[in-house]
Amino acid sequence: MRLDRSFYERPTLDVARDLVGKVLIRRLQGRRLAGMIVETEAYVGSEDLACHASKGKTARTAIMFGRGGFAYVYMIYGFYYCLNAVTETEGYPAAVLIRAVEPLEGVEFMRKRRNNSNSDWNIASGPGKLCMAMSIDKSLNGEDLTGNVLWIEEQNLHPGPITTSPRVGVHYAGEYRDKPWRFYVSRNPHVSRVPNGR
DNA sequence: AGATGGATTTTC
DNA sequence: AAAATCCATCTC
Repeated sequence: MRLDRSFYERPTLDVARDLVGKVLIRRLQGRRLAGMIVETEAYVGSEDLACHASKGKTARTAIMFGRGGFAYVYMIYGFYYCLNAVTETEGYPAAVLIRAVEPLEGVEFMRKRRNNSNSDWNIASGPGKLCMAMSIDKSLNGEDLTGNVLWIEEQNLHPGPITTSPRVGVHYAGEYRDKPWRFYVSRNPHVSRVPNGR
């Protein structure tokens, strides 16, 4: 059952926690790629110095100021893309970064897109990896997550206990650096590996 | 197991 | 100039 707009137009921390255990679906050339979300991060409003919207409303961040339930996709480090689900209502800029999924459908297709990774845990265990595996790039920026290209479903899966931690790679964010706004499934191998000092 | 550096483009 | 990353390649 597909999540509707009312799911996304709620407080971002609630959405981030509730997205863990849901299933991200990508329709591509008549094929269905799917993975259970095992790791998310919340980026909450213009006060949050880790949130891109803290720099104000620009061409890049405009999508986050709109209604919830749309995709915010951006390129990072010149190589990779990151996928976010915009949250909250019109005028409040926030989003949830989808950091990792456990592949469920189209696994071999995704493995190929990931340079034939031989280990399943390495296919989508990071925000850049999952975009590579599921063929998500900037052409999906602004995509309606209640449509039939990219969406998230409730499948009543039981991922197990959820842990929180500080967000990854936001050392520059001052007092917001240590907010426990990362949510992930404990001991799930498809969660991203976090290097020391990041 | 942990640290370091390189690839490369978008952003303001 | 720095970035919501990933990977290869060192070192212990």
